[in-house]
Order: sequence, then C-alpha cells, then structure tokens
Amino acid sequence: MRLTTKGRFAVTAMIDVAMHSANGPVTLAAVSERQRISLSYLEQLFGKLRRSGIVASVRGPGGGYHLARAAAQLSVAQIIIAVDEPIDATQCGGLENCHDDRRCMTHDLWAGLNNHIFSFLSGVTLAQLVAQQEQAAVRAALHDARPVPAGTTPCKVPVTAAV
Amino acid sequence: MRLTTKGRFAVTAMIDVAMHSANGPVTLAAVSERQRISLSYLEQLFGKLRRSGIVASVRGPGGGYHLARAAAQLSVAQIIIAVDEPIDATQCGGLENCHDDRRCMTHDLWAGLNNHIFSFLSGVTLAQLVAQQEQAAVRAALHDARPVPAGTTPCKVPVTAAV
DNA sequence: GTTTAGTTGACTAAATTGTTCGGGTATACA
DNA sequence: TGTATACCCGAACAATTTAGTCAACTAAAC
Repeated sequence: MRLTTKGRFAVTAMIDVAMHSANGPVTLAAVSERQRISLSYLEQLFGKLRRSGIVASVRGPGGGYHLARAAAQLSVAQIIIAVDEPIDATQCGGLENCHDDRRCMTHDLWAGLNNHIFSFLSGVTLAQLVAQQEQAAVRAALHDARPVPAGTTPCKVPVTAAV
Repeated sequence: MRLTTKGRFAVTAMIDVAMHSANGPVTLAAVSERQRISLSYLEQLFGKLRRSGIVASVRGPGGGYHLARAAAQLSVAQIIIAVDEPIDATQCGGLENCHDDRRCMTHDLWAGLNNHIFSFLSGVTLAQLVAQQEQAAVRAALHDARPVPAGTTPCKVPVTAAV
C-alpha cells in the first residue's frame, strides 16, 4: 500500500464522478476542468480503474465513465491499489537468499502495517467521502451567505503541520 | 502523510537501533550491514531523524546513534514525517485563486484522510514493533529447531496480493 | 458522415529514490 | 600527539516515478 499523490488524484476524480453521475456518464473532460487534473493523466488513471472493474465506460457522444458498483461498495483502498503499482517486495521477493532472519524483518513488519492501513482504507467508502463532501458544500454555501470574518480566507485548510 | 519505501527504510533502521542499543550507541555501519541499506542513505535519513529530535548521536570511537526518547514514546508517524518531505499543498497552497469551491475539495478530503492515517500511525509505537519483531525471532528459533515441512520456505511472507 | 468521447501508445520534463564519492569534524585511546 | 573511529555534509549520479503532452485510433449517437 503506497500512498502518493497519484492515488489522491484517483480518489478525487472518483468522488467527482460519483457526485456528477446522476444524469448519465461523466466525461473526463468535465472532471479535468472541475478538478484541474490534466485530461491525459485522467485517461491513464481511468484506464487502470476500468481494467480493475471500478468504473465502466460508455463510448460515443453522451458517453463517459460511471461507477461499476454502488459508491457504498467502493473503498478508497480499491481505488488506490488500482492506480498505484504494487510496491515490489524489493529484496527477498521469493527469489533467493532469505535465510538471514534479519532481512525478513522488513517484510514481516510492513506486511503487518500494510494490512492495518489497507483494512483501514478498505473501511472508507466512496459514498462516505461523497457525503462528507456534500456537507462541506452546504457549509460553504452557508458561509458565503454571511459576511466572511476578517482574517479568514475561504480555503484555509488546516494543513496540520504538513502531515 | 506520504507512505513510501523511504519511510519504511527509516522505520526499519529505527527498529534495528532500538533492538541493539542495549550496550551503547549503535553505529550506522552495523545497521547498514544488518539491514542491507546503503550507509550514505542511512546517514541522510538519520541526519533528519536527529534534527527532528528522534535520535541522538555520539561522535568518536564507540559512538553511534541511540533513541532520544523511550521506544514506547516514539511513533511510526513521527519517524515517517521526519524523513519524508512534507507533501506540498500542490494547487492552492495559500497562494491565490482558491475561490472556486471545487478546488478545495481535494484539500478538505485529504486533510481528513491524512488525519485518519496519521492518528493511526501515531498509535503504533516503536516499542510495539520491537516486541512484535522479537516474538518473530523466537518463533523463527523454534521453527529452526524442528524439521521444516516440505513445500514451505523459511521466509514465506504472506504478501497479501501486493497491498 | 460527422462529431463525440473513450482507447492506446509513445514521448517528455520534473521530481524522487537510492547510491557512490570525497571530503570534513569530534572524540576515545595509545 | 597521533590515529582510528564514527558522525557530519554536500555534490553528483542512474533509475524510477510522476504528471503531462501529442497523435492516432475505435465505437457510437445523431
């Protein structure tokens, strides 16, 4: 389980698709414009998502992508694994000299941590993220209706010390 | 919170230091040899770990590194954050055009997920990993004492489908 | 048949990863 | 006082990954 910006792009795009798929398939051009992700990069990502059975495509005019399953059935872990190449076992990937117990330390260790993180992200569904996002949109709308307090910018995300 | 092999190297090295610091500081040369990580790479990583107050160094003969705090007080999250450059806010990093509410979606979203993963990895301490590793060593010793069943290799890590 | 939009592949600049090299400086010890 | 040990530092480097561009192709709607 790697966790890079690539997976984040994919999840962001998937949320966009989920939020706009009420009236038919969503084109990548629309996602690209809304989320400011390059169209060709999206094409690469959605190629993988499609081959992983996470989205389905409709070709031709009026076409686009839609979720292959219900948003509640799609987890963040599935999306990330679909686009992020699996991290290779690096040293002792079944090949040869793994008799030295020290070298296995890394693998045991990260297999365990991987499982933890994986099961955590498996529990986060696309539906949850969409709901969270829609609540944020409502808050933003209410916020716009009232005067903005001095010293606060609209997009002040609490970056939490560059976590 | 990024999650790459760099952070894994750091955590692996930290476990090694924790497990061998009973009799004085641990040299990076020893860690390098045991964990098969290049010495200069370790120097880079431990430079950051030291500047983050996670380890302390002793110079001169007999010197090396030791934990700056008790292993139970050091979390995986701290280690990873020390060595992994903070992921930049990419698009609207406080700079300018963030009035479009769509663009903030990414940030809100990942701030939330980051917090989840961060708090999870904050709960995993170095002491836990060391204990887990020592149990594994005991199991390996017992395993060596008995004949290995046919078809099982000593280092058969359950890779769990390249998570 | 023309337009729309997915599909594929090659190619690129930039960043990251992990390593190698080549020098320093502080300290224990003879 | 020398010398070996080990931390410290920075530059340079190949390999990989990231993110994006370009160009050609195919399926389907109208």
